Amino acid sequence: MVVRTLADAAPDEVRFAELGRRMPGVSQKMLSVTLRSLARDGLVSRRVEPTVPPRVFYRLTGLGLSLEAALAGLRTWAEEHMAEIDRANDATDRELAEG
Amino acid sequence: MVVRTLADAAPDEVRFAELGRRMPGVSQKMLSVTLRSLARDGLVSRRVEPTVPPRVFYRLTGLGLSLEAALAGLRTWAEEHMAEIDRANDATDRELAEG
DNA sequence: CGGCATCCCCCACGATACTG
DNA sequence: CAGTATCGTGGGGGATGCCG
Repeated sequence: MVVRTLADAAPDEVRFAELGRRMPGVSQKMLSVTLRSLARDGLVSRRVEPTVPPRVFYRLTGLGLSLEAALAGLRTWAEEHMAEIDRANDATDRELAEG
Repeated sequence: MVVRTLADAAPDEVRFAELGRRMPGVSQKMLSVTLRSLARDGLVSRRVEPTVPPRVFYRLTGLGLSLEAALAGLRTWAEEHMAEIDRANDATDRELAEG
């Protein structure tokens, strides 16, 4: 049985610490700063649950979802061509080593 | 009558200074550095005409053209939503001013 | 003309410590 | 837990000068 209370997160909401876990190498400070600027730009929304300790949930807004969609195309391009770019880089390395 | 010699640029080739003119605010140094990294990644090709003074032509490779296409979607998103983002920013400004 | 080399400044970011 | 505050630094990038 699934129980949902007022304290539960919506399926598309993510808490601060969970975001940090999902992005290894991103410092707490940069996560905080970046989330603030994203919220300021209306790309993410922030919901604070007034408990002790507080829980904060982030989610993409409609605008944020539309950017995610636009970014998907670029991500696909990167995945398809990363190897080719690496080869070009390696070729340059070899030329510099020889010449 | 149109005359084409060996010294002419192909239609899709652009010279260094012309690129600079097309990108106001981009310093000569950053243009040079960026072109080098793009060439290294195989996104642009570089053709030097051995005259005095030399003329250097840049053009997008096939890979570069494919990235340009992938970027077009993102550019469209930006043009469509820039105003909305500015409004979100202004709204935040007003909230901070009020209190 | 089309750079590269040098100097220099600034700030983006990490590390650490503290707090409601 | 979810941040802010503070300090220190690496390197991104501008300005200038030189060169083939």
